[in-house]
Amino acid sequence: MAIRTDAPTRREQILKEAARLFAERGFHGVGVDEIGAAVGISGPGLYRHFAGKDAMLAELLVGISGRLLTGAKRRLQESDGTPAEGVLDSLIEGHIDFALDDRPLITLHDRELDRLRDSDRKLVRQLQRQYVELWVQVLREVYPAIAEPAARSAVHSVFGLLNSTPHLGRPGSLPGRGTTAQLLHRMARGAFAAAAA
Amino acid sequence: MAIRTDAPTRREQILKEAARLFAERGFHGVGVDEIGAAVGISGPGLYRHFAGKDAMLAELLVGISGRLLTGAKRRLQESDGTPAEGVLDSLIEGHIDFALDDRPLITLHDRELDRLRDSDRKLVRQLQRQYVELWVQVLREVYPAIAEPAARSAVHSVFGLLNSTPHLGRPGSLPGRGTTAQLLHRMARGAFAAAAA
DNA sequence: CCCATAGGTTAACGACCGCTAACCTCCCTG
DNA sequence: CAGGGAGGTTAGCGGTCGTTAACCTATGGG
Repeated sequence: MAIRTDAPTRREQILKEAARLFAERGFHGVGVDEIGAAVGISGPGLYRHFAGKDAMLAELLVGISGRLLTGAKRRLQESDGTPAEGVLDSLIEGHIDFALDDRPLITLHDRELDRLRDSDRKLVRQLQRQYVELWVQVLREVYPAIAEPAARSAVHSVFGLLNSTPHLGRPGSLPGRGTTAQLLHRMARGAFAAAAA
Repeated sequence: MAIRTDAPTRREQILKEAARLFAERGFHGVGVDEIGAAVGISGPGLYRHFAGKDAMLAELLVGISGRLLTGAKRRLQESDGTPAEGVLDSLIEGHIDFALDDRPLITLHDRELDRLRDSDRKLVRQLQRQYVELWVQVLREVYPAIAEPAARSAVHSVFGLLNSTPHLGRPGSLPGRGTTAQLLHRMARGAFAAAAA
């Protein structure tokens, strides 16, 4: 995994602050002036970098869905041939990393989807659906007994479990990132096992 | 449990429609005219029943938190003396009923809290905290091995799991309410058991 | 029978918000 | 060294939104 070391571009700064503000107060609850102020420029200056407020949200949501999906696909390829249990663990691990490191994006991901233009919303939904189906496939390899509708429901529910990170108190009050990650991982596996019983 | 048979008051109609609209498009994304139209009157007519748009949201959120808490307290009393496992099952059952029957409220519950006046927000947060602590207490009776911070995290995560109902497809496409409820129940128990391991 | 009250209506005000226009200032390049 | 693009600025327009004001109508009790 290639780690970025160069400074973030202004565009990236804006996206990061916009994500935080949207998550905190909702898309309609944040004005462009506030987003600008968060990166040290004033409202209309944003339009040198984005076509509009909608475009920021669209880029955020498409970016999240895309990164989740490509990350999962990569994990699936890398663990080709290994037992399905390990693949499922890898998927869970990837999702937890994301949920712990990009909480604002996780929040936006299932909250502001309906604020998108039709075409963008369709794209995001398609990426999300592919991501879910990929999990469903792996889950049914580990637990062949579980029917497909139940598997899909179980996957959505486990996403709800893993995406609960924003409710687990501020990043400082947690018992430590590693401990929390392990707890979430165990719970996800336990929930899946129980779903198959 | 006393079942209402009389017709809903206009006030209740308004609250129900407002909840649905707020859940669909966000608090700031819905205008008072739309809420009025949803109950057959026009925008400003709402002010005969509520002090303002904020007051509707406040009543919704305080109502949800309060009903969840009192319901849990009642279940705790009714099952006094019975084994802790049964109490936990009863709590889970109550929360699932709520998540399946009042999806818009579940959505609002963790999404629009920050749009409240300070005093209302404090009240809601206090009710929520009591509800969580009640679960933590019961959970630690069932699994004495689990430490308190981990128990609290586990409870929040299971709420995330149970509150995933809005993502499980429209009420028609589900395999049936009872089946879904049982699946969620099993998964919650499985997640808790794994958290304690 | 009268009239107060509950529950509506439309018009309009003031604030805010997304966005554009017009302009300015570096800095890099031919 | 000219000049042009990149990236800012402020002013302001047009639309929307929450709320209030003023007015209307039915209805039920003294």
